[in-house]
Amino acid sequence: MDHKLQVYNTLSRTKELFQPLNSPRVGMYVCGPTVYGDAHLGHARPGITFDLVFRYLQHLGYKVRYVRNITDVGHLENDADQGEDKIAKKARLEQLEPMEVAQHFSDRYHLNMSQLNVLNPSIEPRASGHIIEQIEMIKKILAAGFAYEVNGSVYFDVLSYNKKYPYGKLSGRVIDDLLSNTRALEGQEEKRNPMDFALWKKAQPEHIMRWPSPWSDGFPGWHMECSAMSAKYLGEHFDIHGGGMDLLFPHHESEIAQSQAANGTDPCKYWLHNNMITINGQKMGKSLNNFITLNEFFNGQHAGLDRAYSPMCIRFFILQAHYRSTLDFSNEALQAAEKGYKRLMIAVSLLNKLQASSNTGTELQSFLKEFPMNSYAAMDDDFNSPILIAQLFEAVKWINLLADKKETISESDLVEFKRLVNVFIFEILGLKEEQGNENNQSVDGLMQIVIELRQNAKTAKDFATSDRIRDALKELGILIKDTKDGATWTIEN
RNA sequence: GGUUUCGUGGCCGAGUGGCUAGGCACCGGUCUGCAAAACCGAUUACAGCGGUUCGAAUCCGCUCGAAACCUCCA
Repeated sequence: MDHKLQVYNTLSRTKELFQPLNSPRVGMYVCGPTVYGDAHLGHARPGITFDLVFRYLQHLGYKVRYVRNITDVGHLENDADQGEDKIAKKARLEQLEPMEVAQHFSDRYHLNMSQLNVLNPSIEPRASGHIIEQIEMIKKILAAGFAYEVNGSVYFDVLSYNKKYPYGKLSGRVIDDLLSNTRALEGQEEKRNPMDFALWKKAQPEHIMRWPSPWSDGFPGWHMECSAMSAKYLGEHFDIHGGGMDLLFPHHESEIAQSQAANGTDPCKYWLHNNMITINGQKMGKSLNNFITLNEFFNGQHAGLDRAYSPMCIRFFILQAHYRSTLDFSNEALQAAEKGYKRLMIAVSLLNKLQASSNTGTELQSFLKEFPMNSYAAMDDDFNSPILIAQLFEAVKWINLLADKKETISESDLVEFKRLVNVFIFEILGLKEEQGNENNQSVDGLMQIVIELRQNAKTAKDFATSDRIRDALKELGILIKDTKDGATWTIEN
């Protein structure tokens, strides 16, 4: 591992050399979804971003334990249903058990992630399965004097914590500003201070999801689950904590406070945050009601979509932007990404059919030398996938020249070229081929007959017939391309 | 109002002091019976103003504009 991997740490707001606490082992925790609705395009961003991180760290030889939680309790709603849990609300509306709702949407989330070729995390803990751990941690925070109990609820005491540790160091917030700017919300009269946050909430009678605790029958607060579960599976101090930028405050800030208060240590060394996906310049999200679900992208059934977009098109679209940049959605941008993705995939299949020559052209030689260097340099620079993709398009150019027999490559260079392209495209970027029915044997045989008949017509200069065959196939979504070695066909999705 | 960011060509999107990113679209050429694809070439840029510098998209200041967070949110 002679790589100098730099990662942007939100805590220091700089790129830092990545040095695991216990190399070659790496512990990574990422905030997963709250399962009360279908995953939308915004959910694909952290899924794919941290999949890229997971894949690249593993490629470099690290033994990564990747923990991504499922939030199936907690997260209070702050609208009319004050005090009622999102999962419970949805359940009551649909006359389902809360756990039934959580199961339903986590199954659908898993399907979407698998469609996007996102690898499963090593451990996927559920908040509801770790109530005991959360209660134990709250006890520790109380014992340390950084929390107080009121009427069966427990709140984190931000002011007393701030006397010993800096509250706000992750998000750059200052206590005094928070004090003067925190909005007065209803139902907060139990708190000593508006910025205090709940560690445990006593359940109201109508609240279905509840567990016994030393303080009341209730449920854990907003931020407890991630603190408790990351500590359980990765230790009290681990390497990487990831999530969306919108979780920076208060969620991650509070996680730091909870871990510091309970365990006397920062939970992790590196904080990584992916940026938002925007639509017309605005964040795509539930609260703005401008989101498009992944299923809608895959089947095209949404008013904002010109047509369906495949999972790999979405994945490629996301990887073409750096994970810390906002990424603006539009049909035009998605279609551009799709074309680029297909061009890349066509080149891969051409590469696998290339014939080697006795030697490699000199310019290609120097490219083959720079290609891995530049590609690794891009990934080592805070997972810069757009630069890696630009490198891959350079490779595409050479592959096409080779396929056109305008350039030559030796057997050993060809083997290495194939290996590198496969490593970067499939192993690291996690793209995959999305073929139609090209691999179906009977369809393939049928197409050979059609192509042969068309070739006969062409040889007889009966272009009316040959064009008719080509046009009719195009109507069916099958594209014919004439090359020097005969015609080929592909299915357009 | 506070905190954190951002403003790059027709669209998306890299790039942090001198060295053409890349993709998509458009135009010209090569190839082709014609297409498509591919290859070659051309074109469109760094919000505005000022400053630092031999030199700034890149650093500094101001102005204008946008976003996220400050309340659940990926």
